[in-house]
Amino acid sequence: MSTSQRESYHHGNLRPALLAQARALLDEGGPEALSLREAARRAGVSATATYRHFQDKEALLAAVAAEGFREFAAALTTPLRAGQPFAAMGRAYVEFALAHPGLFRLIFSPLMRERERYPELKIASNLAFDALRGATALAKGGSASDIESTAIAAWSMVHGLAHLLLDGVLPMERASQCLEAILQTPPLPR
Amino acid sequence: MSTSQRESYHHGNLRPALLAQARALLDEGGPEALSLREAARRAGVSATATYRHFQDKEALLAAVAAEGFREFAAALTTPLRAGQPFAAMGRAYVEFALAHPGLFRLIFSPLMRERERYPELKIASNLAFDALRGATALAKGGSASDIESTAIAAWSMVHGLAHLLLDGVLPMERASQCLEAILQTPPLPR
DNA sequence: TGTACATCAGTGAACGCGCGTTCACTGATGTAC
DNA sequence: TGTACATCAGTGAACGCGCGTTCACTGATGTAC
Repeated sequence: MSTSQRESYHHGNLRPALLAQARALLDEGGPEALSLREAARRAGVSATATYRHFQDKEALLAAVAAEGFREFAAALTTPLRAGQPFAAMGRAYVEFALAHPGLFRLIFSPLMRERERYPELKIASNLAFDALRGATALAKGGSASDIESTAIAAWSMVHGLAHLLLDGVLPMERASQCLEAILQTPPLPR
Repeated sequence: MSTSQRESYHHGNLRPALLAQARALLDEGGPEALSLREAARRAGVSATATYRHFQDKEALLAAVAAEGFREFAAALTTPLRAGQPFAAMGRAYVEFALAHPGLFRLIFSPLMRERERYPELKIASNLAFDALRGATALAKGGSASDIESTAIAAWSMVHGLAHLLLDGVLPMERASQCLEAILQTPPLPR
């Protein structure tokens, strides 16, 4: 696209515009479909303009992921702040994943391994993880290591269900049924 | 590579050789690193020779995934056949994922959505899923729907932990600690 | 046992594609005087 | 208030890359007589 569709040579808001288009791509085709060039194209800007705002593609991904984690954290804490029980957080977790498959996949992609190099991403992800831990502590009490164990178990469970549904292993039609099942069932017979 | 490194013009064993090389690529760089051309190159054959044995790239992936599911099913049932308790299956699940990250990622990739088009894949995946369900029924008893709920909960939990570890969200050093934690903790405080 | 020939399993050149990134550049903005 | 100029945010052409796939082909195999 040329400058003609814009009032001025300068975009004025390119960084947020690129993030928004990147998210749109993510929604449409998942992380694989997210390319620098296509995001720029959709923002009405040359591919190289991108480099004014992000060091490279990975930096753009990291920024999108950070945004995603912030929204994820917000979605997780909303039900608790409304006084709902602990299980509501698990429900929110899975529902967020199903509502934003591309974003969910991105935030839990190998990009996470690079989080030390992206402070914004690290902070945002900790926001979400701390919410999980904190809510578990509140709901369970007990020793710190008990809390940690429980948090990991609950986290693993909702995270696994989200993936099984997103990957089409468990059929989407049974999503809410499966969700309620895991929220009420002690997983391991003993 | 030319024919020179082979005794004869015909490879003789190309299909299995391609599968093996595809798996090697999977081990080295995950599903993203798996390309038709590179697998052929490593098998010492032109890229096009591949099409004698697989309709297209997806068919090759499906064949690798089917192989993966068969091994996965075997890994899951081994401890049970040795008389070990139910939790041993969960341990085997996570350990398989950590031992074969690329393969695990492939078998639980969006490819699964296409399983109806690949009978071999469908059969192999059912082998693994039936093992999970069957073991739960044995360990738990109760009504069919209770069993189903428990199976899904346990499955989700080990599956989620595997992903959290593979994606670097939970640190690998704590893998066994986390694993034992989920195998012993009822995840949802109630 | 030898030979003709259909069939099968390879080859190698070529196509078009979209990607991330670099480069030298130009148009717009805003600040100092 | 007007102007010079540094700075900033864009452009567009180009690079090299590896990919999946198609095409017309050739060398090897095995079977019928």
